Amino acid sequence: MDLLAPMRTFVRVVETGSFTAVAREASTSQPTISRQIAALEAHLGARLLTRSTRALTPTQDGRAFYEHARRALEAVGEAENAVGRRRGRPSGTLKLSIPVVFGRLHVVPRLGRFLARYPELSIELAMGDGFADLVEQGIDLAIRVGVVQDQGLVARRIGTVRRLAVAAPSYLRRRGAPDSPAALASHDCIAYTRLATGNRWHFQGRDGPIAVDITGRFATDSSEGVREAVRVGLGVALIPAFAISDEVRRGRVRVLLRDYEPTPLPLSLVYPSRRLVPLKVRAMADFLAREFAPDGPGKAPPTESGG
Amino acid sequence: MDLLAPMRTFVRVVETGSFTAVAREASTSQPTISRQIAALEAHLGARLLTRSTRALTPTQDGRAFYEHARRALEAVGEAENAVGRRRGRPSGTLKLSIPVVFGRLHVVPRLGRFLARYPELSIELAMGDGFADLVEQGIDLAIRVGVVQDQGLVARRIGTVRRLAVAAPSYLRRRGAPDSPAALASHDCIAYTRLATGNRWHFQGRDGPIAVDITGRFATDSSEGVREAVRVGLGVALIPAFAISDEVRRGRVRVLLRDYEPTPLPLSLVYPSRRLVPLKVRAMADFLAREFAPDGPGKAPPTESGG
DNA sequence: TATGATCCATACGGTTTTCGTATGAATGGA
DNA sequence: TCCATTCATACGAAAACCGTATGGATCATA
Repeated sequence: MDLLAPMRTFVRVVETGSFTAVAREASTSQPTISRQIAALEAHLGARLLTRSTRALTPTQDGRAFYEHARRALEAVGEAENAVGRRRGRPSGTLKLSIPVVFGRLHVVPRLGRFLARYPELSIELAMGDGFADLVEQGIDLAIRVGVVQDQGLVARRIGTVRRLAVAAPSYLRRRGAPDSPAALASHDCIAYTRLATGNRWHFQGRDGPIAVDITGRFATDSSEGVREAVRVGLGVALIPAFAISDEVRRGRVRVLLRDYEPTPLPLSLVYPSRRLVPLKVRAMADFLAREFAPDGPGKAPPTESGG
Repeated sequence: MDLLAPMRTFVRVVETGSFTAVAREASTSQPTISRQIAALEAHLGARLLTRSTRALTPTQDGRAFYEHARRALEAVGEAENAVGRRRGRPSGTLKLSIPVVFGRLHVVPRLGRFLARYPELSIELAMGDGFADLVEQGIDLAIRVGVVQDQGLVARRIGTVRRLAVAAPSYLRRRGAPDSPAALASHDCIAYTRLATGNRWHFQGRDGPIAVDITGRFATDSSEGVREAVRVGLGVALIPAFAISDEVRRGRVRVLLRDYEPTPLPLSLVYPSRRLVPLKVRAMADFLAREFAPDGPGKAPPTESGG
């Protein structure tokens, strides 16, 4: 029997919660949907949906099958897109995860162009800075700032993020400004806990690299949290230039240690490793790599060529 | 239209090179096969096969589609196996990669039991010691000795491999036996180039770990090569106990430095990371983990619990 | 509580599709 | 040169499919 049509139908039924709605969507009759689901259940030997007239709920089997079916349908779509008249025309839904601040400032504004170029592709956007659970959440592609250490993921470096050591005027009035990285040891430093480097800050001085073990009484796993903490004068922090330059321009925070450049962070594309990378992932990865290339199409590229 | 049947048919056609053969195999008529392929080509808008009456050759598109189709069919199969009457019954073909020596001695003898337990599953066995290209080769699951460092792969430790420092009597007559790891520096040491540790050998002595930088004039990426080199007296080597104990028992090689245990190597299962690990991979992984567990069903487990 | 609306399952008849047999064209080997 | 084999196509029968109509059940609302 044909499995694809019932599988497609089932996926939509789970997502809409209604046979009738799916029938309308597919320009067919409700009994057709009903029959497809029934045939699917008979074929699998399992009840997939709990019918209660007013509400359709997937059973435990139904939820499991839904996940597998989505995956299988995507694989079939990839096969169709691999050759012939649909070659190179990515379709389906791309689940993209981007850092909160960087994403808002630099990625989201560019997505319109991407969507226009690939009309058969949709984007489901997840914003977050964490490395964990990309696979678990079914993320197809992620942008991450910092060293990628996850096993099971492939990283492709697309640029470098400059950082600045910054503090608010109120903090500097109270505690003075450090005149060297070493002086940070006696300052309140705000740690961003997502970076592997943790409580050690690295700088490039004129005479080579400098590492400082910092201390402080405030740490957070949110990049926006770091910025807010700096703004209200909680301490000194290293913040990507793109995320803080506005505040600097307005005089709300000051740049410190101008002779010492904090070690730049890599900007990477991260995706689950597969033998056949889905077309849609490749399309988005290439798009982003080109957008953020040093001489790419972006007017004000936030990154600099890798170093 | 139904795509699955044509895709299945196409895969078999590529593999057998004949419409007629596939028709017999599927208990149907040759025109049915012919029509399915034609419909598939029409749907994709690409010619998949070059027909020359006596020989069917996949076109470039055909080869590409074949790869994608196999993947998609496997995903569909996984969906079917996830629920209902076929739940937990892995099917299809599992591509397994195992180390040459370890595999021959300890894995292959156990596969019969595995195949008996899962009658709908076939195994395609690749023997090799390298970490590279597991994804490229389409390996579903690999056993590896040593530290797994590949990005894009998930490693699951299932045991530990003891090693012995060994040399042939002929070599020992010529060069004497080292009385401590440090003495190895002035011996001909045979390096196994696949280990990340390279030219540094690690031992556990009574007073803690010892590391020795070794030198030598023979290195190889083949574990059998190391063993042969030892046998013919080329030098001293660290060899897994399971691979050399026979030779030791027959007196063909001698164990050195009995007071210093070479640091054991991890024995790991390695597979590409995915959200939904295929049932067949899970089945094999669990089987192997149980077989090689310290108190597992194997009569003479070659491994010891992790340390 | 009663009524109406909505939703899913099932029966039925007509249409479409599918499939196997028979046949033709082409190629490679004897 | 002839024969055997292979894939493509035509045709008629059989099967599958689909939409309409209908029934049973539940929830919202009066």
